[in-house]
Amino acid sequence: MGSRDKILEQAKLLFAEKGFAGVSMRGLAKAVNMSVASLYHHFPDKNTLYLETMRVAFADKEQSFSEVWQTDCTAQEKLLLYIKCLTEILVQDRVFSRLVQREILEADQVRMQMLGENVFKVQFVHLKELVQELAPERDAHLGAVSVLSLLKYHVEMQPLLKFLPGWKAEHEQAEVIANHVSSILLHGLN
Amino acid sequence: MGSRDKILEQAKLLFAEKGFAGVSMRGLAKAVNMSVASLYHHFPDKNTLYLETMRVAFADKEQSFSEVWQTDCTAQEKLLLYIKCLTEILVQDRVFSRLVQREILEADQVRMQMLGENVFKVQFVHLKELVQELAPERDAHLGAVSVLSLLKYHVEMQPLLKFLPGWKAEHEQAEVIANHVSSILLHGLN
DNA sequence: ATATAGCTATCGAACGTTCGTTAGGGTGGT
DNA sequence: ACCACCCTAACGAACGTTCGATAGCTATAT
Repeated sequence: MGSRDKILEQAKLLFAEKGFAGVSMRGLAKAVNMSVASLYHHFPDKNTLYLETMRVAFADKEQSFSEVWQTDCTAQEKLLLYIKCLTEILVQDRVFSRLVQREILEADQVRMQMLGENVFKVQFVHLKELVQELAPERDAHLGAVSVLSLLKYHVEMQPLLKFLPGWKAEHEQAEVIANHVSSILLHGLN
Repeated sequence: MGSRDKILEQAKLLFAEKGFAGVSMRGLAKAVNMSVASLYHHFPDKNTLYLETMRVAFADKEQSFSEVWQTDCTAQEKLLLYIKCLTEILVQDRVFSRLVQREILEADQVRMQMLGENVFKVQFVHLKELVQELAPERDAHLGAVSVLSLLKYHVEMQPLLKFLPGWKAEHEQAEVIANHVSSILLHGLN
């Protein structure tokens, strides 16, 4: 793996952990065993490095879902498949999960638009079509957001949930979460 | 309003917007029209100021929900009431909403424990009892998280949702969100 | 009544450190 | 000879924090 890739890999880790302002070029340099000046050989400045880190991180995931949407099955089966797929990605790759979380919190208008168009748009449109088919009388937009909400939050809240009464280790397993969310979405709480 | 309160008020705004590392004591001093040294007269250091800011911000909200739990009505009515109440708070007070979002992302173990025990615990236990009553066969813990997920995420995702196809202004209204989430939780998508 | 002492709130200036960034010089392969 | 790559050393700016001084406000002593 080339130096550039090594830098991007560590940058992804650090930015996910501490955010843009919390990461210093010196800290990153130490993490990849290079001098600061070498970082600037590969990237013109910190901001560009950050954007490139995000671009690569999101591009990595871009195609994980295409097979889900291409599967030939009923809308309901497809929804359950998507839930399972996204849950697994979020639970397994916590660095990516935190990057998304951070970007939604901190991104400016331009980056948010990039995030929307390049990362979420395709999935979101597919999800809306699914909701439309499953529940024609419902607002598809709100429905699609609800699906994402349930998945993303069950994972993101985990650091906090540990300190709430009744927490069990199984609540962090992808399959448990996926099954629960699927059930809620199909039948509601009752 | 005393200087101390003015500092805490601005600190809340800035920390919500930029996070701990993104806020400088000089920037805060300028925002409250004081010298940096004056900040240090009221708070021993930046970290203490941050913790105190959080403590006050959360204490402000602590009792907004007590009346919901004390209302005398069926479990289902109480759930709908709670959904309406929390949605309104999240939509109306975006600064607070961002503070929670940030804290869940960035807090260390100690702060997370504080957040869990002093802020979420009471609500969470009530919510679990509600789920227990409404859906005895369901895992109450997962059920309670799902309620929080839907509410919090519909609000937090708004900056991103603007850039996704099919967005409408009404999707940001507290009542629309509350009704949608209530419906999903009671009946599922179908 | 007035002088003295102490306390609180504020300030400008400076401390040492870390920040992002750059200049300039050294390698090794082509 | 050139170019991609890496280094040490340094720049000015911004950072968190501290120092010593100055006002204003009691409260007590004379």
